[in-house]
Amino acid sequence: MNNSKMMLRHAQLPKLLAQDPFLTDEQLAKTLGVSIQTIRLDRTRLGIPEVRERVRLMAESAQNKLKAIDKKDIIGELIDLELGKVAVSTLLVTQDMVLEKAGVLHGYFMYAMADTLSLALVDAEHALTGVANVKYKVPVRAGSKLVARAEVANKRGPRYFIHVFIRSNNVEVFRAKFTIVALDDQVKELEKA
Amino acid sequence: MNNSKMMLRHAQLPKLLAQDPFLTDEQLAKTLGVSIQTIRLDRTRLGIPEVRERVRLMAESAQNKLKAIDKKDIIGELIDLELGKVAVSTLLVTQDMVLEKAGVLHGYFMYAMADTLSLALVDAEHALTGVANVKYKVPVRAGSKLVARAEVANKRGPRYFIHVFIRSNNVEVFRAKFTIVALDDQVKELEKA
DNA sequence: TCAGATGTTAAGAGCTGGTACTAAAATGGT
DNA sequence: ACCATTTTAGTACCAGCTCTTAACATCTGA
Repeated sequence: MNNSKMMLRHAQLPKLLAQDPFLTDEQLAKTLGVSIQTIRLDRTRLGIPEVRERVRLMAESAQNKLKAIDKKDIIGELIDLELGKVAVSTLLVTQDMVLEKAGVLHGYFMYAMADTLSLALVDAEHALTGVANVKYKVPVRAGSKLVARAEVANKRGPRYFIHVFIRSNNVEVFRAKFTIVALDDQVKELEKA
Repeated sequence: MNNSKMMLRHAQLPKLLAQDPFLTDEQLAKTLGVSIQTIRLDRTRLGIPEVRERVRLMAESAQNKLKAIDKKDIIGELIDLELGKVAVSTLLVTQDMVLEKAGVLHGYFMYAMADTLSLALVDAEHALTGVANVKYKVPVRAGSKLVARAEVANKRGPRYFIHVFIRSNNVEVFRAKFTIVALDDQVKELEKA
């Protein structure tokens, strides 16, 4: 018995928990047809934490992830920034960013990466995206490491014209032009307009 | 004592938990200088669930949120869809979608709404965004209800030219043109290209 | 001023979902 | 047939609760 049954369980357990991380040892024991103690042994052998720990970790990471996506900053990691001139960020494409059907990175992640990088580039308290021109050149798959480079091409008054290029393995996969409007103290005017 | 102290606590408790939802009754009791029992009473009075429940809810909603953002579907709610012709979706702008500084909806939410709606519109197994032209017309604040309408303007071979308009209170706040490429069975060809 | 309402704290039993440990059975390979 | 591994059972213990009962403390209105 040592091999087949146990190895099967050790393959199934992670799958079950991937489907539903909220399963208790008791529920797992029932569905796998073994005792609770066996499940506990399996968990320690596989380094899988208890339910409450799993849920806590999900809640924590989710909190961070959502913050990263929603709230303020850069999608990706800001590597270099010269305000008003050039900015560089990177992003590792994970499984949960790709379209289920095609296995290809969802376009708006690249858009968001480029958009937030452009906003970071603008040397102003507040800034908003005005216009964007986007071209997707090559589909990107999970595991790719993207490098985005944004440059201020021109500036007229509060308007910044920014070019962004995203590369994967030195191949250009995306390019965009943004017009970003800086709102220093004229915030209210422009927002009303 | 019934008013001032209790009301103060009842104001502070939710704030503390908003800052850190992982606090136990014991920790709350210490920081508020009352007994654990008082905290428990306060929680029931305010309808606040216990730590483990709070964490579980966070983990669940986060799972859903991330699914909604990451995975497949529409950003917003799909209201109407005539494949290859026209599609309509709505999105309620919540606090956690706005830029912290300006209180204005982050541009890429509208982009993502428009992009995913366009993809839904295309009558094909697989589809990818090729080109996008985007214009942000009016800043949007939390609480607004957005309505996006996407129309196929033209179609040449596998290429769909789609116009998207987003309105808030019947005011156009965003417009975009997308070129979506449908990948029926030529998926591999195009991805290699 | 004092009875009754409201708020606070304490104590005890019970629950869930575990950990950690020990020891007895079941099973498998050789 | 034997021995190592695996499985199961049982016990003691823990955190972080719920629910109930009860003793006080404090405030408020008549």
